[in-house]
Parts: sequence; C-alpha cells; structure tokens
Amino acid sequence: MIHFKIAIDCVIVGYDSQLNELKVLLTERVNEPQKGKWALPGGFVKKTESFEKTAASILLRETGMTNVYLRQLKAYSLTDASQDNRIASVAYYSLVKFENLTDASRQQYSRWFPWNGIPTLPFDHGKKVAFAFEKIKELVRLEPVVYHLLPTKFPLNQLQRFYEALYNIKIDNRNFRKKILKLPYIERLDEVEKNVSHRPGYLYHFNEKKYKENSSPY
Amino acid sequence: MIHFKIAIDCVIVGYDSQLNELKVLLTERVNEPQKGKWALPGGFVKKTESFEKTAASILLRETGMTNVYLRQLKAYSLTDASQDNRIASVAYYSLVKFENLTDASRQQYSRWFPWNGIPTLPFDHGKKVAFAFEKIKELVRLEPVVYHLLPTKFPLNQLQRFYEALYNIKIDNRNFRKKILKLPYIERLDEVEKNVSHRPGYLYHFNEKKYKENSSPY
DNA sequence: ACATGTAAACGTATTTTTTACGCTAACTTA
DNA sequence: TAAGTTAGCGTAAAAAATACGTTTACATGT
Repeated sequence: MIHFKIAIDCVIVGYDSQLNELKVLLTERVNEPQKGKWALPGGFVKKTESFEKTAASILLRETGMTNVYLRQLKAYSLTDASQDNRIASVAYYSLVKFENLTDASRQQYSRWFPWNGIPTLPFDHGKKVAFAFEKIKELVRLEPVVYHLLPTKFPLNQLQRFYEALYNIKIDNRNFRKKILKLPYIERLDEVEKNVSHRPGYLYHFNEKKYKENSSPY
Repeated sequence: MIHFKIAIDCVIVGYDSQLNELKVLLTERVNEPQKGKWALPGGFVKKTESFEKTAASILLRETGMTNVYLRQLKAYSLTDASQDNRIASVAYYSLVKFENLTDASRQQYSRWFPWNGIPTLPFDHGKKVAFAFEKIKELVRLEPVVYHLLPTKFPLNQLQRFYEALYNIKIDNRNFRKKILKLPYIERLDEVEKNVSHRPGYLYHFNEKKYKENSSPY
C-alpha cells in the first residue's frame, strides 16, 4: 500500500490599497529541491496536526497573524510516481489585512509580489496561485470576504477601487455608493478620511453580526 | 516524518425525476472497520494513480459510467493520531444521469438513498455528504450543472421541479418558463412528452457549445 | 489668493429584471 | 363528458440596475 507525505501550501493574499493591487506572499526556498527559488510558503503535516492546523501555523510563521481568513483550496496529487513515497499536497488560501502587517512580522526570506508580477514558480505552485485567484474572484461575489482584505475602517472609494482592481472594471461612483449603502451590514462611522486632496469621505466598517442576522440560511 | 494512506470517497448524486428527489449512492462495507454499514463508495489511492483517476475508477466500478461530472469536494485529515500511519481522505462528488443507469450496472452491495433518508454514516461520511449538497446547491446557481443530473431531453417542467426540490421552494410556472427560454443554450426540440395526463410539453436540451460561446470568461 | 483637480455626497430619469397573476389549450383519468 | 393537470401565451406592477447632472470640500500648484 502506497503512502504519502503531505505538504501544505498557502496562498496568502493581501490588498495594497496604496498601490491598488492584490499581492501574494512568497518565500525563497531554503532547502532542495528548487533551493533559492521563490515559492509558496508551506510545510509538511506533522504527526498529530490536522491540515487546517498546519496551514494556520504556516500562516503564523509567515505573517505573525492568527485568526485570519483561511480556507482549503484543493488537494493535489503530484504524480511523482517514481518513488515509493509519493508527495501529495493540500493547498490553502488566506486573506489578510495587508495594512496590519508589521515590519517585524516580515520574514527575512519572504516578499509580497503583486498579482501581475509573480515570478515563474516551481512545482505546481503557479497553478495553485492561479486557482486561488479564480476562487477569490468567485467568492467575493458570493460572500463579504472583501472585508478580510481591507483595513477595518475604510472609505467607500477604497472598497470601489478594490472591486475595480479585482475584476478589472470601471464602476460608476454614484451607483456603487447607492448599492453599498443599502447593505445593512456596512456601517458609517463618525470619522472621516484625513490628508486627502479632495473632499474627505466618511469611514465605514463591516458589521459581521449584522451580516449574519440578515443573511438567510439558504 | 509521518506518512498517510489516502482514501478517496465519492459522493455520487443522481436525480430521480419520477419521485422528484435527489439521491446518493451508498455501498455496504464489506471489510472492517464498520463492516456491514452503509457508507460512501471509496478506495485507496494506488501507486501511480492521481486522486482524480482513483475517483473516476470508483465511479466506474459503482455506476458503470465514464465521462461523468466529477469534481473534488475537499481533503480531510482524519485525526487518527494514535497510529504512525494516519489516514487522510479526499472526497469527490459526482453528478450522474439517474435515468441512464442500467440494472446491470447496479452493484449488489450498492443502493440509492434519497437525500432526506440517508442512514447515519460511519467516519466523516455524513459530513461529506452534507458538504457535497451545500456545494451542489451553490454550484447550480453559478453554472449549468443541472444538465448532468437531468436526462438529455427534458420538458421544462422537469427542470422546474428539480429546482423546487433542490431549494425546497415553489416556483411560478410562467415566470420560470420566461426566464429559461431567454437562455440561448437551452434549445427546444421537435419532440413532445408522451403519455402525460395533461397537455404535452416540448422537450428541450442543453447545448453545451452555445453555453461556452455565450458565457463570458469573467 | 485663486484656479485646478479630485472624489464625496446628494440627486433624477431610463432601462432592465423580477414578480404576481389572468387566461386558454391539450392531454389523461374517472 | 366533467375534472384535474400542466403547457404556453399574455399583461401590469414592483424592484433593481444603469446612465448621468450637480454641488461640496479638500490639497496642490501658481
């Protein structure tokens, strides 16, 4: 009976609102194979750990963050059929608040790459990153996961810019505003933007409790 | 380094249009553990097989069908931490045309259970079945996968009944018709229902080519 | 000091989509 | 032949999406 080593790979995604672009965290491989190449952060599943737990600890190691949005992407069976011990991998994707990252939490061997500037990745990592983005695009339409990527407080324009970047579209400012303000779980704060070269807008935040109250179970 | 045996479990789903209910195929376990219990059809991944390939062969074994809709559901890490060799599993779900099944293809130890009458399943199989149904509900909204479950030729009413069963809703016959007929990839045939105790309706079919032409890539 | 650029925040009008419901036609069964 | 059922056509109203007009409040450059 064949046995597998199981690796967990994490596609960690952030949104840089300054540059208005999505980013992925990559690390330089310190071990063979593919030593020195940029690749997805990952690790093997340890004895008593669940996949999810392994993924969470990779995330902690790379970003210093816990309790962030983390979901399974897909399991991959690398067809490394030459050996008796095959390697399988389970990919996870995570959405993190880019603004919350401290310099201290940044690993020496890690770097954030813009979505449109990812180097060629070893193994099936390129495929995983591409699939993660497809998944995220789909998910953003269905559930309010955007708010895991945006800062806790944000002006409406920042939200609009995010959608425009993600789907590569242009949205009408006035209609967008109307649509968002109808959502019961987006609340305006008594705070405005500062140091912007235009009329400062109010800041909003996502009220998760209200979202769960208002969303029907089916 | 810990190694895993990897099992593939298949949630094989069909739609019985006579009874207007979704069904799941279960098999009686012939080996320990849980011998004699109804469970998801499955098997271990063999040396040179991909997960997908393993799933496809399980599907062939159970239904006699190839080239059916088959997708990965999720990977599960059973926390059977007592042993050195843990078992992980990757669940797949499949949508099959219930009408196409021949009696010959029906396995001795297999049976189709109605969605609302599934026995308590061993391991995490109950969780997998539940998750598969959530996934299918979601998927049906996004993509025309219904047509993998319905017969190739179907009257509009059959399609409507399917939606009503899946989401447990009542749909207005006239509005439903209007909505469906606007879809360019649903084509009317020159054929009508037979032996129905009401005005016979035209049969329709799903034109996959037209779907792919008309669906935007984003 | 003032013009310029930019996005906020308010609005209206039009089009498109969804929903509610009326009616006749065509078939089987009692 | 009446009753029951779904097919297939239709209209009207309500809701959502889209297009676009206007004033306000800020920073920046001259």
